[in-house]
Amino acid sequence: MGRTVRRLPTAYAAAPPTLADVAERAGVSRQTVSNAVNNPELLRADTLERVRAAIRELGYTPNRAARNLRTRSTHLIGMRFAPAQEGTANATMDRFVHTLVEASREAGYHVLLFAGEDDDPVSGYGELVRSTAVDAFVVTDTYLGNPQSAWLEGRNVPFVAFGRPWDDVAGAPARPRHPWVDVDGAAGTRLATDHLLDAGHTRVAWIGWRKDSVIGEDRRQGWSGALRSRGLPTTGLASRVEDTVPSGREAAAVLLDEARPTGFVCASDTLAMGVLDTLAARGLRPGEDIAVVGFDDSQVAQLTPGGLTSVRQPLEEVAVEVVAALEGLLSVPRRVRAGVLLSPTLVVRGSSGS
Amino acid sequence: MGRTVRRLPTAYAAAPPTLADVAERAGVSRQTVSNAVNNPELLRADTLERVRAAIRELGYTPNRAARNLRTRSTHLIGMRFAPAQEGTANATMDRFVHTLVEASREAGYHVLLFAGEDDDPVSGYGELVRSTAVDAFVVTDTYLGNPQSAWLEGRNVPFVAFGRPWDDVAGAPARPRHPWVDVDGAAGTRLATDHLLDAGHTRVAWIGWRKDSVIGEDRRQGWSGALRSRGLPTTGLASRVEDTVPSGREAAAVLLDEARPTGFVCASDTLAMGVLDTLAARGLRPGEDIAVVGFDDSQVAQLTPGGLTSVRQPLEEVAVEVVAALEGLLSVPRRVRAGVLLSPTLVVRGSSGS
DNA sequence: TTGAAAGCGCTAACAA
DNA sequence: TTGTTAGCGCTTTCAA
Repeated sequence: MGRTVRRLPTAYAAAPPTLADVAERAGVSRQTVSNAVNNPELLRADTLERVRAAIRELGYTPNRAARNLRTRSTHLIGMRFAPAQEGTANATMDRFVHTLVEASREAGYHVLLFAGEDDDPVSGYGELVRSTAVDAFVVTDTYLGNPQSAWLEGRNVPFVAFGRPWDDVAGAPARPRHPWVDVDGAAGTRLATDHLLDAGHTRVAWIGWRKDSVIGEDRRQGWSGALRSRGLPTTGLASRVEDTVPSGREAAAVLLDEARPTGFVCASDTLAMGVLDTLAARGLRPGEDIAVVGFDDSQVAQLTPGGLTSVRQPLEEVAVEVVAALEGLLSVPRRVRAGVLLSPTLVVRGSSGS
Repeated sequence: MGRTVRRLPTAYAAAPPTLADVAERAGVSRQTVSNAVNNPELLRADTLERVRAAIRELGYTPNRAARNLRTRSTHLIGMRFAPAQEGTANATMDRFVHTLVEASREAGYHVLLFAGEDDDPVSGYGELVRSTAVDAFVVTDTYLGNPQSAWLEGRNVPFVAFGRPWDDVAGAPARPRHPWVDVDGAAGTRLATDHLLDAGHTRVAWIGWRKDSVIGEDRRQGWSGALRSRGLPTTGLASRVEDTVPSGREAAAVLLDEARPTGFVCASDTLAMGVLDTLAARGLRPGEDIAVVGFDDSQVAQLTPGGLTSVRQPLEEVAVEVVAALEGLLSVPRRVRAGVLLSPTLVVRGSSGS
C-alpha cells in the first residue's frame, strides 16, 4: 500500500514517517521495527542494521502520542511555575529550572510548565493528572502544611519535592513519604555566622523573616546555634521582619542603635541590601566597620559595589537529585529514595572583609 | 461490560475513567460523550445535562495521549530554555516565561521546556518535531542570522520569535516570514537619553556592546538619534565593550577622563553597575553629579542603594503577544500575524536625579 | 528471531 | 440528534 503523503490538519509540514513506512522500506513487519527501537537485542544483527538504515533514511522518530497512549506514560514532568517576586533578590528559579531541564533530558524526560490560580495551590494539578498529561511532578513551593504534597500523596501521584516535608518534623508518626531534596538553610547561616565569628566578631545580629516562615526559622537556628556553641549571647540581636529592602534597612538601624552588633547575618540578600543602605546612610563601610552576609547569592549580591557575601544554594545539585529521585519513582520496580539534604556554600565578597 | 479497575504499569493511581465509562453511566454512546465535551451545541439539552452529570460524578477528563493521537495536535508549545548568565543583571526569562505559561494556559496550551547542546542552536528541535511532541515553538534567543528561524521555516514548523528577524532588515527580498514580537530597544535608549537631555544634560555618553551585537547597535542608535535630533555631538562619547561590570567600570573611567560627560546611558544594567562603581571610586554622586541609566530593570537596578534608573521591557506584554500570534498560527484557517514591536518604558530612580 | 492480531482512548466521517 | 464504524501509531501478547 503505497503511502500517500498525509498532511497535518493545519496544512503545515507533511506528516512524519511512521513505523509502517519504515517497515515497508526495510521489508519487515511493523513489530520488528518497534523492536529495533525498543529491544534491539531481540533482532538478528543484519535485520537490525537494515531497519536502522531505513530509520535513518526516513528520519523516523516514534510518534509520541501513539507511544504515550500505548504505554500510558508521557515522559513529561510537570512543574508549576510561579514567578519571582519583583523587588526581591531571588532568581532561584532560573538556575534551578535550567538544570532541571538539562538533567531531565538526560533521563529521557521533558519538563512541562503550568500555571495555577494564585489562591489555589492545588489548581492545575488535577487536570494534568486526570488527563494523564505528565508522569510525575516536581513541587517547588513547599512550605508548612504544603497542600500540594498532601493532595498528590492522597491520589498516589508520583512527585518529588524541592523542600522538606516540614509538617513532619515535629515527631509525626512515620508513614510512607515522597522523596524530597532540600538545602540545609541552617547549615548555610551557620557557615555565615562562623565566618564572621572566625574573623573576630562577637556581636553578630540576625535579620530574618516573620516567625510563621519555617524556612526562616530554620535559617535563624543556624545563626543562633553558631553563637551559642561559642557561648555568645543572642539576646536582643535578632529581628524578624518582612522580606523587603526597607524592612532590612529599618531593622538594621534599630539593631545598630540598641544592640551594637559588628556583623549582620540575613535571611535573604534583599534584607542584606537594606542593611547596606543603613550602613551607607551612617557612613559605615561594609566589610570594614560592619560585616554583612546575605542569603541566595543573587545577582544583586554579585553586582552590588564591593560585593555582598552570601550563602549560595547548590541549586544545580538540587535539580540533579530531583531528577534522580524522579527516575527512581518512575522505574519498575519503583525505587523510592530517601530525602536528600544538601549543604550550601558561602561566597565571600567585600561586605564581610576579605 | 463491567469495567475492572485498570492500573498503571507502575502501580500508581488507578487509571482514570474513559469516555466509555462516562457513556455507560449516562446511557449514551461514546461519540455522544465526545460531542458533549467538544461540540455541546450538537446535543439536546437534557442529554447534555445527563452526560455532564456523569462526567462530573466520574471526574472525567479526556485522555491527552488519545486525543493527541487522533487530532494530531498536542496543545504543547516548545521552548528551549537557556540559563541566564551568572554575573550579569538579566532576569528577563523569569518574567517572560511566567506570563508565557499563564497566557498559554488561557489559550489552552502548556509550555514544554527543553534543553539543547550549547554548541548547536538547532539541537533539540528536530526530535520534538519528528515525534510531533509540540504544536509550535517559541524561539527566544534570536540574533543575527539566527539559525533556528531558518531551520524551522525550512521545515514549515509553526513558531513565533521573541526578537526581530534582523537578517531581513537590510532590504532582503520579501518572503513569507514567521510572526515575531520584539521590544524596540532604540526607543528605550532614546527615552533614556531624552530623559537626561530634558533634565539639562548636554554631554551624555553611551556604553554599549561590541559592534557585532545587532541588539546593541539598535540600542545605540536610540542614544545617538536623541543627541543628533537636538543638534548635540556624539563624537568621543561612545564606548563599546563586553557586557560585564568591570568593562562598564573601565569604560566609564575612560569616558569621564576624556569626554567629560554628565550622564551615561548604558546598554545593560550590568554596564550601568560598573559606571556606578567608578562614580563611587571618584566620590561622584549618582543622580547628583552624574546621571546613569541602565537597561532591563533588573533586580539589581531595583535594589541597588539609591536605585538605578533603567529601561524596562514589557515582557509580560511580549508573552501575551507571542501567545496571540501562536493562536493565530495554530487556528484553522491559519492567521499569520505581522511582526509586533513593543515600546519599553523608563523607570526613573535615584541614579538620574528623580 | 520474526510476524499477526488486538487494542490503548479518542474523534472524524458517515449512517440512522 | 444520536449511534456505528474506522483508524490515528504504537506496543503487548502470543503464535509461527
